[in-house]
Amino acid sequence: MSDPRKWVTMGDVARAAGVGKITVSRALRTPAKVSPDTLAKVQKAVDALGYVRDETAGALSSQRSRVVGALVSTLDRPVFATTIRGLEEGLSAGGLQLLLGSTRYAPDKEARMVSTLLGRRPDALVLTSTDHTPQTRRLLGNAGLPVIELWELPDDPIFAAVGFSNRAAGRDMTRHLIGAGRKHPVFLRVANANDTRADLREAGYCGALDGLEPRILSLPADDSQSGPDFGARGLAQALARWPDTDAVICVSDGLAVGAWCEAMRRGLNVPGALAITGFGDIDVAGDAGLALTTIRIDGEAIGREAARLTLAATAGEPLADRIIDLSYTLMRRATG
Amino acid sequence: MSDPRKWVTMGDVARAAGVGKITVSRALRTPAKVSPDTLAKVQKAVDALGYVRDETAGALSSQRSRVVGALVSTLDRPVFATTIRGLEEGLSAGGLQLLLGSTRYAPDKEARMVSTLLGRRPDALVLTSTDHTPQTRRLLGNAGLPVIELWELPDDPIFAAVGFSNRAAGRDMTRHLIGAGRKHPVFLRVANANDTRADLREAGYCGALDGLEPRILSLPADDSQSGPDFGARGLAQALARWPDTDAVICVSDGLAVGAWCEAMRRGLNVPGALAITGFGDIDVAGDAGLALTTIRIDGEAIGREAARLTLAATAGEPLADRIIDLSYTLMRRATG
DNA sequence: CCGCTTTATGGTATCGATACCATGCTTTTC
DNA sequence: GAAAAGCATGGTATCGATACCATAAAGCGG
Repeated sequence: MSDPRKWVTMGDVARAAGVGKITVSRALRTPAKVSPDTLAKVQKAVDALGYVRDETAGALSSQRSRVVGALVSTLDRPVFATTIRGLEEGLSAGGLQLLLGSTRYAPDKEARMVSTLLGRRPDALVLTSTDHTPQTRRLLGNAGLPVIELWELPDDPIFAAVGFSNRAAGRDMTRHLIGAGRKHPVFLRVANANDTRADLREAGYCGALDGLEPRILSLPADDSQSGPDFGARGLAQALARWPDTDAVICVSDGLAVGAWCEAMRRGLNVPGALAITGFGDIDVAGDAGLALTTIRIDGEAIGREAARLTLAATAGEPLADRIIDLSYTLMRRATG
Repeated sequence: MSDPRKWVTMGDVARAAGVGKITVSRALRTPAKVSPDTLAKVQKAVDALGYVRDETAGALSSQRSRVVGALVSTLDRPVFATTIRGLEEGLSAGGLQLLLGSTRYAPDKEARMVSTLLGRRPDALVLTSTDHTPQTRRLLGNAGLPVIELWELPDDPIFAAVGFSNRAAGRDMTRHLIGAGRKHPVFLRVANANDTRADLREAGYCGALDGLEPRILSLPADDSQSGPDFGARGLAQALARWPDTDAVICVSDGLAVGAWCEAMRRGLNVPGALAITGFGDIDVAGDAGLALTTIRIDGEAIGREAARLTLAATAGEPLADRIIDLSYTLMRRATG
């Protein structure tokens, strides 16, 4: 970089190929509109010079950046990572690129990041979050571009949304356990002020209790601890507080793994004496792993679907649905 | 987007503030060079109009995009996700943005993705991979920008590298087990043609055997299977082939989890009869979880360090070191 | 009070691609 | 056979910010 080598420009290619530079532009962008003859000449010149089109210049003049901004709450959780993977693959197949930012569950950071992303004039925005600050909403409104919200489904999406209902998932899991004869299910979570998804799962749990006593154990958030740490500690506290606990509904698989291990250490019979369930279906939850009963959420499918919507929207196609519910699957395995 | 609302431009802000647009540019980019008076006027106009600077235009004229392209092999593995997190946070603190692409371990896709990323004229490139196709090398060479390679440390980095030695890690883990009295350690991996990291760990294993019989079980890759699936199947095959196996060195924690679970199902005494180790130290491997003996790699630190190097390089500072070895830690826990 | 530097600001050209319009040429149609 | 339509190509203006140079005013030492 101390040697700011000049990039080869379209003009250079045009000269080498003996055509106008607009023809080069067309040859690369819309090859169908150029005769096979010229196309070959241009292609040869491109290869010879090692030309790579400057998309920033293209974005400026065409007012289409071919970039999609994505904002995730966190990259820690594997489910988000798989969503990003599905999104990235879907978009790159359609010639779009992914510009990534993360908010770490901080609403003020969200507004700042949205602003930063908008600075790149993206063709669309993907947000893995549903509740936004008024400032964020104002920014998004002014920008007037397609915004795809992921994971939780809002009643009134800004533009479109892909996901499932966390409340319904929490409710179904709770009903499943009660239906299996559990009398004292505990809901175990981490107290993260801005994790609406956890709030909704909790609400689903509460709504399904059907007269049973609500037992919610919410551990104070702490960045230095991992899911299993919280899960192990949470189970210990739950048993201390409610000795007759016979089921633990963990807000995530990470917690469930910790709870399961703690139960093993205590010699508890799972699922005989204690059922343990998670959310997410991370890979260690599978049958070859801990065989954890959990709610499976297909993060990759959410990402792919978001990519599909984005491509359609940027191509100007009308949307069939503004809300796409991909639902979830209750994976009944060995722990409950 | 059917309503392509006009973006507010710097000219609009300048008019509203009653100054020249160049002054607006300075007020936003280098506030120190503008009088407090004008700064306030500009700030007010920016807020009133909801102005967001067009970075694509800025990139074109300044020839600095403030974007860093990153290419990862896969986003599946949690360790990469934490690296990306560290990188993203470090870069955004320095005013740089992350443009993400993934290769899925396919070298031809790597070359294509590098080309796509270069089209955005990034200020630097971060590659979570060390071996590149000649085509990729040519592209990178022509571009002449800082390239940071992550994870494995090459002998001769293109520009700079941050990581650790996978070979040494494989060697140390093997030595640890042999030192603890294991006589028949098996190396368990997935046969992925382009996963050099696995190859190097395997090489480390071979180098440390010190006369013991090398026992390598390489399962055919299969996208539909998860780490634990391979681990469980692998352990079963290893025991069938070499009944006297007393240790399994898994190439990743995911495999180790599956092997551990399979061992439990078979009622094997771990670590008494069988030691099981992994690589990566994912969160379920911790003490509150499976308490897996593993090699801890601080992915987030690698990302942060890469961000630091990138910021220094784009600021034109000379590099103190071209190779930064962050090493790893052997986490001796309950399984070996 | 004069030249000198420093500070704050503005004007204009420029980055590299694409939009838009124009041009010749060939092909189709009644 | 003339008008209309289609095709391949090129010229020029333009997108929105910043680099570079110029200018005016203020500070300052002798």
